[in-house]
Amino acid sequence: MSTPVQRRRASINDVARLAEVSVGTVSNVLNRPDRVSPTTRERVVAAIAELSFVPNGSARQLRAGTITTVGAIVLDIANPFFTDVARGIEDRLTQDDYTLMLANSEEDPEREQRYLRLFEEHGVQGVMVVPSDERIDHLLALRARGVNVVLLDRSSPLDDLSSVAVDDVSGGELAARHLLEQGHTRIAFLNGPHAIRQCVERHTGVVRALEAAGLDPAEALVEITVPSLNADGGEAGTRELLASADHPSAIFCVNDLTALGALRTLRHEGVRVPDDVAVVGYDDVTFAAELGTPLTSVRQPTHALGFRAADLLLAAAAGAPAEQVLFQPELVVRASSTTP
Amino acid sequence: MSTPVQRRRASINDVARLAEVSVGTVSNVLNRPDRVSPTTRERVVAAIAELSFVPNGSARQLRAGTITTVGAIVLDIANPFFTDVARGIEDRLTQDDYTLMLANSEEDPEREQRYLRLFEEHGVQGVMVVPSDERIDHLLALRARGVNVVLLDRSSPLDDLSSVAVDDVSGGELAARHLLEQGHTRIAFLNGPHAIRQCVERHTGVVRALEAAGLDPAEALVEITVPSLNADGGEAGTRELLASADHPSAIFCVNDLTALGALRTLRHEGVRVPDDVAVVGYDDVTFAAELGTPLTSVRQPTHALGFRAADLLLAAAAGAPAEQVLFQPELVVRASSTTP
DNA sequence: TTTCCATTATGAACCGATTCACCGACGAAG
DNA sequence: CTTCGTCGGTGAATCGGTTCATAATGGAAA
Repeated sequence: MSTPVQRRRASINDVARLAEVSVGTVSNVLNRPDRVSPTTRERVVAAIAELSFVPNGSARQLRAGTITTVGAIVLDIANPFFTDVARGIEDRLTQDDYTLMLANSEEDPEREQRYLRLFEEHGVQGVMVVPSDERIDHLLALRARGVNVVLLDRSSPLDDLSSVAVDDVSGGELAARHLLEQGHTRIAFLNGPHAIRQCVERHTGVVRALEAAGLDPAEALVEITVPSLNADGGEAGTRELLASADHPSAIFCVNDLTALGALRTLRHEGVRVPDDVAVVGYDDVTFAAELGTPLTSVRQPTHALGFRAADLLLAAAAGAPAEQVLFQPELVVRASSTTP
Repeated sequence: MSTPVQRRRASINDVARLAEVSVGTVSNVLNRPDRVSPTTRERVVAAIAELSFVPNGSARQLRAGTITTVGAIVLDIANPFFTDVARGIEDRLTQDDYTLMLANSEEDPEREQRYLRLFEEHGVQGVMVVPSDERIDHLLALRARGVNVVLLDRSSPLDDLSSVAVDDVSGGELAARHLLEQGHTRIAFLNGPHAIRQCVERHTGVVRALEAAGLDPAEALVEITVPSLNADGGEAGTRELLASADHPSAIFCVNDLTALGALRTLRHEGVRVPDDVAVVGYDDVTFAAELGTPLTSVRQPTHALGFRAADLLLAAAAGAPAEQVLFQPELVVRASSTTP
């Protein structure tokens, strides 16, 4: 029924022998078919089919050096924000017939390193990375070794290192200002660890909004660090918050998955949204508008983020200078935060 | 500020020269450190650091053959179902220090082929694939060439080909039977193209439930093929459905993203759920319970699916025989389908 | 008929690692 | 004093492609 497993993969030598030509000719059929006469070409093509020969990528790359694969490392592949970014990347790469290897660091610097090394060993053209902590030395070292690097969702501190990011300070500010305008005077912020730059910057934005309103952040801001940037983290954070009798009347969540967990927990605990507590999320994922209480959220141009990053990477490969792109987020107001 | 780009990546020869040893010794330091005297080892390690040498993976693999990377191809990386599966895969692979390359076929057989070829050229240990259409010949051929293959979310027709799947016939039946029990006598099925096996099988399940209830599927079932298996597809399908005056009072959606689009459209059109129309989804993604109208859905053991698939792949690499695993889905009833 | 050029094919060198047969030195045993 | 085993290290062969200098062939031009 099924074909037996071959003893050994067919090599270009086997093809050459079967087609009774030299290995050079087989290679030419593969890479420069026009330099081979039609009759020989046919013989070689037949032999290739006969042996179901697939060229060994390692050997090819070892000799030729070039490759059309790039890598991307994101913090959490289960987060719609990152998958949308990945789609943007793929859409750009497809135009140039590049392929993407996607990896997931789970916010773990060690995993990030491991994948970077894997990519480098496989000789990728370049990598797009959402750094999982503050440090980017290893990325600079990587680049020094000839691998193109583009920072993803994180602005570059260096002029000659490309980056594509969204203004997270502004995003945090938009969210907090909105809550203040709704009459809230104290805000809870379910944030991720400060090792992650985005979290720090959104925090900065929140503080800025509070100060602009004449409030003292030490008083008006309750920051809770969630154990993970997803629904379970949001649930844990919200429980911690509700444990305190004197909790704020507004919650700003570092992303929509966290907000999802918050909404779930509030509902279970009988806290009404937005009547008792207002909630604002971040990312404006697909389902944000369809929730029991439609979620106010900070929208980011996810697809464009990925698309542009891939763009910069391909440009860098072609010798173009580095560039720092910064997109602006926008607030989408829905029921979860508006006073009834 | 930043280190300049090196002319050329350092090779094992450069290291050997700098450390004044032979290349064989450097290789030993890398792979069998105990066979090298401490003093020489130190010299070599210093040289490696000095040149920031990273071994060329292509060369290594070309010579050594072995590799600890596997590939996975899913239909849509933006679908939470597949990202959960991917997490399951990663969790299993991490145990054995394998790494995952993830790719996205977008239900396009050509893209699937492209990634399979990429994986094969890079000499992966094996691949896990959610086939994007009915045919699996190319996967059998791939396996015949020595690449381990595990079918993902699709049961194998061959005894000696591993697969991990969920019983989709049963899932479709569960959903349809539930709707019939709620008193509906005609059901709309927003399904994907029949090229995708899961869609065919869920359809079979629906038909089976209808027949068991003594209904004629030709009468009681209105199947609409959505243009894409996501929220936009669900919206399009629902609009098509509403265009007919005499539409069924129940909609079964082939996945939760489609259901999300359906709920959105029904709301926009002023159709009440479940009062006017009942809706059932498939996958039970995280947000299903939190929607405006909590969504009844067929739950699948996503994480286990991926975990087990990776398990079988690693087992196959170790010489274990093929195995077909079939999980059973379960229906989670919520407000979107229960008569008020 | 000879010369010359274009076309097509050849085969060896090379990419950068791993692996293994072999060698030199040194200490222990006979 | 020889013999032998061990340890540490060497360097050439090898993996499977690409590339390029070179050769063979044949037809057109002189």
